[in-house]
Amino acid sequence: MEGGVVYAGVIIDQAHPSLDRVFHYIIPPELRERVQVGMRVQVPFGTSNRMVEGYVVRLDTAADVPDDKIKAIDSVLDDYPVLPQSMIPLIGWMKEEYHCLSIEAIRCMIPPGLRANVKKKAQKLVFLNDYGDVVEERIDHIARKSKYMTDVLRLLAQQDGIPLEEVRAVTGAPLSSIKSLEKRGWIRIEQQEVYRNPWDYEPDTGVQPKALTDEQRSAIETLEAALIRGCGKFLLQGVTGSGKTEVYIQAAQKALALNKQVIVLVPEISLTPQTVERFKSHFGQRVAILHSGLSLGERYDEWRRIRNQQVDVVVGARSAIFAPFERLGLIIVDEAHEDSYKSDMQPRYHAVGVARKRCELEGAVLLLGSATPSLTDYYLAEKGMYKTIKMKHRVDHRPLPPVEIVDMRKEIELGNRSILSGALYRALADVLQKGEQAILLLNRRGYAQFVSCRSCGFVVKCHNCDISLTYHAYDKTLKCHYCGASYPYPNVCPGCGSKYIKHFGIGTQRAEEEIKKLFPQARIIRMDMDTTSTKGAHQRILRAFGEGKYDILLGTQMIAKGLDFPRVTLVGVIAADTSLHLPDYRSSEKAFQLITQVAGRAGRGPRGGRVIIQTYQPQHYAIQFAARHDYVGFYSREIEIRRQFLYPPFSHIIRILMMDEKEEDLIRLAIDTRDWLKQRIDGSPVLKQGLIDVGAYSAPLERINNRYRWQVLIRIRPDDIYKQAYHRLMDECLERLMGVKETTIVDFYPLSLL
DNA sequence: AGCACGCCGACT
DNA sequence: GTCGGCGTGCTC
Repeated sequence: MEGGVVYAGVIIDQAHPSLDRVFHYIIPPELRERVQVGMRVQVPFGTSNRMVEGYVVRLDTAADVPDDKIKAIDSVLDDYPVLPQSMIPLIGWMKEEYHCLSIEAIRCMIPPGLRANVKKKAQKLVFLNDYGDVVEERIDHIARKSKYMTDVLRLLAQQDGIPLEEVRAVTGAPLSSIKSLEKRGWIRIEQQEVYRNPWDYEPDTGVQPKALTDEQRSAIETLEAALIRGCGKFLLQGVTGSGKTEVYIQAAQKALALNKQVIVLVPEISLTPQTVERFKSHFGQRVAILHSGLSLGERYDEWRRIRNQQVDVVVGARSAIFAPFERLGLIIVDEAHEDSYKSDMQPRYHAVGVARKRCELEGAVLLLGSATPSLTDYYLAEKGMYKTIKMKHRVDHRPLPPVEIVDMRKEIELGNRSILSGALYRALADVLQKGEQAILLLNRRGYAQFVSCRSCGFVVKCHNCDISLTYHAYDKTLKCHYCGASYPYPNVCPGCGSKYIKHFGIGTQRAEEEIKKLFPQARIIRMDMDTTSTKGAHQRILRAFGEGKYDILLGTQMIAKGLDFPRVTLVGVIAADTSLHLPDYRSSEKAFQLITQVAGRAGRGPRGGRVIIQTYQPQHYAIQFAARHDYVGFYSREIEIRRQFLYPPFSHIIRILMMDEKEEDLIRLAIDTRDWLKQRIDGSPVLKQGLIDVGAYSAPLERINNRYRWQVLIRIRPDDIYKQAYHRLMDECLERLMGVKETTIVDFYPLSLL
């Protein structure tokens, strides 16, 4: 530590707006050598000097408050900084960008296990000190006196070196018995740092380097040059099947060769097992996998391996962006357009935004990969914020599959009331006959089965949420999609008493039944919320399908992502337009992405493939461009619409979502807030200049879990000056709303306005 | 978020 | 005259 530095600036580990600032503490002389920025400390806080945890974010030679107010750090909690130096500036940036508290940003960066006192899984292992007959003698010696001690010895005689907790759990022995054995010198309890290994690393199988396409080679060269320079932001737009994963892996290898570290973000580990698998087999022990299935302890172990710089590659979902690397060289975001990179909890950060900032701060290269980049990212690339790398061809020169659009209105005219059009039926029959495989996508969103009365048109809705209930065939119940409530199937219409009440629409279950009826010989596996609720179900289903145990994979959007099954020659989209109707400015973009992505699952093997899209709006541009695999065409059309109606990226939306059980109160509050905002905006030239419009509306999903939902939407011009000004306004606005019973969520980058 | 201080009602 | 309600305000 520098001479003269005696003050530490500390962020207190208590999430409250009024504590969201740096508190200065004196570093007592005996700690001067130890305290470093990024460390966790224990400090006295408040009038009663109760001990709280805090994080040292700066070291100073002077403090901004009089010395007599300043207390001393009590103790240092770790022997190394839990936050790398390089990530300290990220705290302030997140606070500003996502309007969160500093401590909330810090909590993103450390594993929950650290705070929750899931102390270092410095596991306590119990060992025998002597073996063989001696143990038997001792057991005999105490057998009559102490049942517990005998049991413990017997257990250890069978297997030595068992975790203390396990010994206690198995034998039921109290700690005192075990301690007593230790006192007698018969056993010993050792602290051992055990890394639980959540992924049992298979040895590096030495995957033979594949022959690269010209496009891949040139992409890797570009990236390598950037890695050497230590900066650069790239948008890798590669059609489905162009071999983006290979580029990721090779680029990562280049980074490693430069002694730099790599973060790889994937949308959802369980949905992209194949990508993860490839990283694992390439980087073996040097890779850490972070996924939601890890226990608190396992997560902590992996974090510690990373923090100790024992790994060089981290593959994980959103939160892996905070991996505590010190030599970060490259961040890869796979399927960068996915919404799952946006956190739905406080702080509502976007992992791609954080990635961009980390790269700037730490001299790393950013690589966003997607076949269908988000409109905003592509727009930024056009403006020069990203360098675009295009990969237009599939590996092995396989063509993109031809896409056929089927007009379902005509099918109905022809008297076909089945969920399969004639074309899709014939194609499926063909696939089955040839022994190939098919993927069928049923976009369930907004299309789940609802129950309605044929006499009066009454639709059965959830009592809590005002949302149509979904029929579940397997237990004959009605369930609410949003709050999970379950209702019995009504025999008569609650509205008019008629018994002509029935479920309509198609869920995956009904679709499965119907297809089974049409193709009794087909082996169908379903993948949706119901069949993937258990742990590891995703992988089981995908592996079984990949091994050819099934002919047809039928599922919801979760099957659209990076799957690579060479034997799939047919992809069918049963209802392409269901998401087009959602009252959201991004519904076209989402529909285009979904169709393009799922279409890309076809024809990845030598047998080629085809895609059939069923729709009620065959003329819709999102569907038309998706059918032609024409991203740029779609982009040009959609970006003009955004420009015309001033939607992002031509505006910045701030969403204030309010929820309350009492509707009148809520409406009053929303309108009151809007009026207050209007008044404040009128009084300030900057705010006024930046404003596009502000309004209070009932949210499209009007009620969830018995709480009504209203939102105040502010649209402003997308310049930083205005953004900053409006952030300050939101500070005030939130302060004003404090203490009001209603729940309010402020989102500065809402991806959806539902 | 906690915790103390502080100023009003029903109890020993 | 004291115990205790939770409103207000501060925390290096």
